[in-house]
This record gives sequence, structure tokens and C-alpha cells, in this order.
Amino acid sequence: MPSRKRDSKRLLVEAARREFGEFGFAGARTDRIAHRAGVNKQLLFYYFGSKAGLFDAVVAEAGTQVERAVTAGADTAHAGGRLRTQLVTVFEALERRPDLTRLVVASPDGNGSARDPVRTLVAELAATISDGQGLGYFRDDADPQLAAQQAVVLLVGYLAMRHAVEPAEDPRGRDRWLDGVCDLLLRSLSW
Amino acid sequence: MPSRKRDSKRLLVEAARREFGEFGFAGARTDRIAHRAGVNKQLLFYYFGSKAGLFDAVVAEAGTQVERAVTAGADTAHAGGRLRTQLVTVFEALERRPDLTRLVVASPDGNGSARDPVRTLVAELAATISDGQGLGYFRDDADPQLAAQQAVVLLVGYLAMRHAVEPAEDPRGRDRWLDGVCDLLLRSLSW
DNA sequence: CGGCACGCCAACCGTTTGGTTGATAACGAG
DNA sequence: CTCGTTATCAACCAAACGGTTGGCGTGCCG
Repeated sequence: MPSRKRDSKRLLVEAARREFGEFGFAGARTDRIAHRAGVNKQLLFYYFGSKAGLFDAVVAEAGTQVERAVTAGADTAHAGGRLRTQLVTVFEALERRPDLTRLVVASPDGNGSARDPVRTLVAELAATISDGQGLGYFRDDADPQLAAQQAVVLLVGYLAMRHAVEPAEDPRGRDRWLDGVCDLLLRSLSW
Repeated sequence: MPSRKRDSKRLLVEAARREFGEFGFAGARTDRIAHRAGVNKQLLFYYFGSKAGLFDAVVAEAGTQVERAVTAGADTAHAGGRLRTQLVTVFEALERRPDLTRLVVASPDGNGSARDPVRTLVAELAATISDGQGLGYFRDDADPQLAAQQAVVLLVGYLAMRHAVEPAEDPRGRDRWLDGVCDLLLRSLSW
């Protein structure tokens, strides 16, 4: 029989990430998640208690991933370059986690449990901008909080709406967007 | 008995708009839609064939509403003012239709049927920007298509992620955001 | 060895879901 | 008046859903 300890918990979270990202909370099916993970459906309830519990686990895991990404980009010296690096790193982290992107928008009941990771993300970016202001790299009369919010909406929003907003399946659309976001924000923050 | 012809079709579309906007496609319940509309559930299938058919009807209706809004703001003379007017008008139209906002992101299966309205929206804004360039109001080396996409993502994305991105229930957050978006875009488009 | 806790599963259950059936009532046309 | 068409409903159904039960094997600790 199955060699004990197959790391099923992680397999389930990973499968759930794809499922929730693809169908949203209500559209996701517990059977399908279990099947994707290659384990029995009951294991899902054994470990996480309920569908919502599994959802929370997914969000928590994705959240730490993104937080790690944003703090990782924080060791670039020059403030302008640092913001750009952070934006790129966060975007790449979000790309690898399509779930979080959609979860921000499609949480159960609408009361987002994916709220906290997003807020720390905003706070982290706002801190970078504020630092840049202190060093004289950015305009003093810009609102760091607002700029950080704009950044997050541009990044997350694009990943969530890409299909609707982009005319065709342009593979370079992604790069153009990312460059465009960096340019837009840095231009608005510079004197 | 019910006085014949109660305009149930419209009542159903209206109820469905709220329901889909609140719960997304998969989360929406046909019984609840019928109950909200005050008609029998069967009528839903009588008129629209299926849940997906009703969804399409909702999207189509909301789409024309938004298109009307964006073309309405197009008669302001000065190009800079015209763009600002259009952005505000579109935002207000989207606010009145929370459904479309979420539908762009949470369509059935992910293949968005709300795609077309969004694309015409982008095209319309891009045209305004392009006009402004021709008249010398905007930078010539800006990409109108990209700027229009950024505008839409900022507007729609905010409405979809407001709860996650805003720290508290600040009632003035909405106004600050709208002003911020206009400033951001106009600043990036001006010489 | 013995037993208990853990990881795991097949089969099942009550409820809810999208969707159907068959009937009724009110018109408009002839 | 009659007869087909349109609008409406109550009651029903099969399938799918989230979640439960009971049990089996395996390793670890006494």
C-alpha cells in the first residue's frame, strides 16, 4: 500500500491553488481538487476541515510567497531602481501564483480573506516610495500610499483581466505591460 | 391571477445582475435569482434557456450601458478635459453596475464573455488619447493603446479590489482614487 | 509483542443544484 | 365562442455537491 507520508497535504494545497485560481471559490470542486492531487477526497476534510479551510490555507501560503518576493527586492541601493525591481519581482511572483490574483477578487462571500497579503504588499511598496522621497529621488508632494495602491491594482488587475484587455494573444504583451507600469509610476513620482 | 405581462424578463435580468455581481457565475443560484425577481424559477429557463444564457443577457445589457457612457463623455472640446470627463463618466457607469466589474474577472470557465464591452471601452479611450496627440495636447511618443489599457485596469481593478487595497472604510477613498487615476494618466501623457 | 495514533481510502448520505414536466389562465385572431 | 399562443406556476427529478462513517494498513513507543 501507499508508502506512508506522501506529502499529501502539500499536494492538496498545490492542487487547490490551481483549482481555485481557475474556477474561483464557488466554482471549485472538492472532488476535482482531490483527484488533481491524486489523493482521496476525504483527506481534504481530514486535513483542512472544509472547503473554506483549504481555501484559507492556499491564501496563507500564497501570501507568504508574495511577501517574500517584495522584501527580496528591497536591497537595491538606488530608490528608483529599487521600486522598479520590487515591481518586477512582485509581478513575477504573482504570475507564478495565478490563484492569489483571482482570489483577491473572487473570495468566498466577497469578504476577502486574501485581504491581508495585499495590504502588506501595498504597505511595503509605500515604504519604498516614502524612502525615495526622503532621499530626494521622488516628488515630495506625491502620496506614497496612493501610488502603492495604484501599483498593486495595475499589477494584479492586469493578470486578472489580461484576456479582456488585450486585443490578441500577444506574447510580448506581458513585457510591454510591465515596462509600461514601471514607466508610468516612475514618471509620476519624479520631479 | 398575475396580470399578464409583468415585464418579468427585465425583472429577471435585473435580479441576475445583482446576483452575478454579488456571487460570480458559479456562486449565483437560479432559485435566488427567480426569488429576487419575484417570479417562478421556470420562467428563467423559459426566457433564457439556461443559467449561462441569462448570464450572457446580463453582460450584453451592461455592456451597452457602459459603451453609452464612454461615448457620452466624448463631446468635451479640450482633449485633456475630454479624457478626464470620459474617465469619470466610465467610472460612474461601472459603479452603478457592480456586476460588469466582477464579470470581467469572474466569467464562466474563464473565457470571458464580458470581453467585448471592455475592448470597445479600451478602443474608445485610445481614440481620445490619439486625438489629443494629433492636437498637440499629449506627448507624441506615448502609446495610446497602452495608456487606455492602463486606465481601464485602474478603474475596473479598483472597483474589484477596493476591499483588499484600501485600509479602512474611507468614504472619500473613492474620490481620491478617481482623482489619482486622472492625475496619473494626464501627467504621464503631458509633455 | 501489543496497541494506539496517524495517514489514508471506498462507499455512503442529506441537501442543493440546474433543469423539466404538465397544467392553468389570459389574451388575440378568426 | 373557440382555438392557438403566450405568460405563468407548482411539483418534480437526476446529478452533483460538500461532508461523514467506518475501516484498513503501517510505523512508533512502551
